[in-house]
Amino acid sequence: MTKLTQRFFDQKTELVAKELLGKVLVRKINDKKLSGMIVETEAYVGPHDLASHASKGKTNRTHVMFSSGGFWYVYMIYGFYYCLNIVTETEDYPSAVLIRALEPLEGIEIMKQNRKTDNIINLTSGPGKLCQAFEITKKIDSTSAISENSKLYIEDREIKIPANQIVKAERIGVDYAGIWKDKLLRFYIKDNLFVSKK
DNA sequence: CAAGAGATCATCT
DNA sequence: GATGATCTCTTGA
Repeated sequence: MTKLTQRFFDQKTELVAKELLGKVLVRKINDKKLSGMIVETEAYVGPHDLASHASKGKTNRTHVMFSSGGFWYVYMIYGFYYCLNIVTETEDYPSAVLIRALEPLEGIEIMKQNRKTDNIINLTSGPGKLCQAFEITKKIDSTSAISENSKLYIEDREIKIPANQIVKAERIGVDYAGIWKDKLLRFYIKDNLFVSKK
């Protein structure tokens, strides 16, 4: 039950994306606690990755991707939803892992209220959904996942996902990215019910 | 079921 | 002024 540190996030983005499967995202809101096991991620691997927002260079929105590992990058998409990323690798090298889906563990009743549904499968099975369930907004953007008092962080609960249970696939919704749309930079746990797209 | 439209706004040209 | 690392609902077979 240890919190992941900067050393973990400073590793190569593709490796972090893979290793995050089975780790547990924890959210604290006052006395409430929410958590879920990460079951699906995507790697956005550098400035040359045309699917990455950082391929456009450093802007107000993306500057946090240029920091060292362990910061949150949260942005609004399509005017309705937020997406949650954790920044990886060294300073000045823009890269991050998009957290796409979780398997709910603790605080399920609160997630049901936040998502306005009783269907467990529909609580956190997508990047926009999990942000709504976990009350993640732009306020989280650029904050640290590894500081002492972080209200959003990732725990290692020693859940080991065997290599043959990890599926590699193309990333979702990046048709504009040329040859980069076909790279196998999405990772998910085989047969897990909470993965957003099979 | 699958496919398509619509919602709505921060960000960059 | 266009566009998107999404989701939900409606339509139609």
